[in-house]
Amino acid sequence: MAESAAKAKTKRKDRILDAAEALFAKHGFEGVSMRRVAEEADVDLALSSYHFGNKRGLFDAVLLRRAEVLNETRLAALERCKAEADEGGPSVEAIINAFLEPMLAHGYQEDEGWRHYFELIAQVNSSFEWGGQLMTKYFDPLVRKFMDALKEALPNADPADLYWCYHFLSGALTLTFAHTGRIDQLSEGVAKSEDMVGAYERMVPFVAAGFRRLCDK
Amino acid sequence: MAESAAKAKTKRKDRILDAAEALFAKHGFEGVSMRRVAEEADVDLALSSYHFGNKRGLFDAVLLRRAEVLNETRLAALERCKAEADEGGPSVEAIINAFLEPMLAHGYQEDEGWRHYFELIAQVNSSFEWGGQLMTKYFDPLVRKFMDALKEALPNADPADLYWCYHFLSGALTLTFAHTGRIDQLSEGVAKSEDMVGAYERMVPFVAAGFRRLCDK
DNA sequence: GTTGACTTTCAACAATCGTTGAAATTAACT
DNA sequence: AGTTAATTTCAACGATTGTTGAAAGTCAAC
Repeated sequence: MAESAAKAKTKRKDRILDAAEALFAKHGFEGVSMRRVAEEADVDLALSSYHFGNKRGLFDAVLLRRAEVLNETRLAALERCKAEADEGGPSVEAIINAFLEPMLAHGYQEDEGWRHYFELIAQVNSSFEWGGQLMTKYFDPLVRKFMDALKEALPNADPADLYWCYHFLSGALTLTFAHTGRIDQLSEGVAKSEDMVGAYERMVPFVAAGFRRLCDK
Repeated sequence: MAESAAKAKTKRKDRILDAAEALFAKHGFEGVSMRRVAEEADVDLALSSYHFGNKRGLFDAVLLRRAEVLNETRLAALERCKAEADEGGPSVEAIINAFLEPMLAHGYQEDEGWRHYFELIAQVNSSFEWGGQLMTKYFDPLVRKFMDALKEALPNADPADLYWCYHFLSGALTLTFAHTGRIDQLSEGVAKSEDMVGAYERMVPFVAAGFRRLCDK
């Protein structure tokens, strides 16, 4: 009763997105069938096709839903760090922080939806067939604004160095949020992949130091 | 004629591995059918199952084949950098270099097999269902030796910091070799994903600076 | 040249896949 | 209450999936 009431509370369309998000995150696009999504969402098989056209449309809708939210939050964080900066502009550390901190802000610890989403993004980012196109489409317009801020913070940087540094950041970031559990096994429990706050607090100085080494001339 | 002669030169079992490697790299495990592999390898459908048991066995064989080679080359590079070091032991930069340089050494520019392999590894590394298990199985025994060397180079480091730093390195590394083309689009051609030498030359100081910032106390 | 082990082919299995047209139900609005 | 539009269900389509048993072929050793 409690479960079916909870399921009935949210609309079917959102239930489909939630179920697809979780399943795509775990098994990838091709590893999930429309029937499995429908089953998990407690919905008829044909309904996903009705709402999203086809499987690919469903996949895109899953990606887009939280991309819009994350982009807005990141933009606000960037504006805020600019406003709080001295006349010299925000530091590299502050800019990196504005990029990373919003990923933890969305109730990450409680909301498993966001966790699934970041796991999915990690897969998409390093996927040959989607990494270039989809990440560019959904995230790079905003990333460019962060790159502009970094160019001001590191005015003597070679642009190619800056882009490579962002690429390294992107790889470190998405793998960390992929939650594969590898670091738990490698470190034998010394470092825990669930400790996203610890990862975040280390990633900011790690990445900023890399930017400075290559781009602070 | 020339093509079929070239195909006939290599044994069928290797042709299957090559074809599977290329296809898995592009479309992932679930995105490739046994029929597509057989077609690409110019081989009967049932032959892959005969040699490797089933689809999963084929996947594992693809991963294992070059993992053994890469692990040996990396181990040799680590030993060499230890031998060439002062009495204080090798620097962080030298150790990172010994980890990265072998990925370029295997005729990377010419041999598309290695390119496909690294694209596949990138996907596996950030995949939820395989990242933890398979990467640990195939690579972490050797990674531990690199971690030991890093502990000597950074004797005052907190172990948890060290493991997180390696995790960031792993993410940056695999995304770079994933070859998704995203950096080309983001940078509008200023940075090129084909330029693996340029990426390597930047990644060593970037990562080493991060290690030093967090672990050099 | 006959044996025996290994390799390759062929044909087919049951299961699952994404998609869709038509019917049934619900919602919205006058 | 009556009409229209949006949503949901049902049933089924043809195509593709991984796997396998049995037959055919290949090769080396004696």
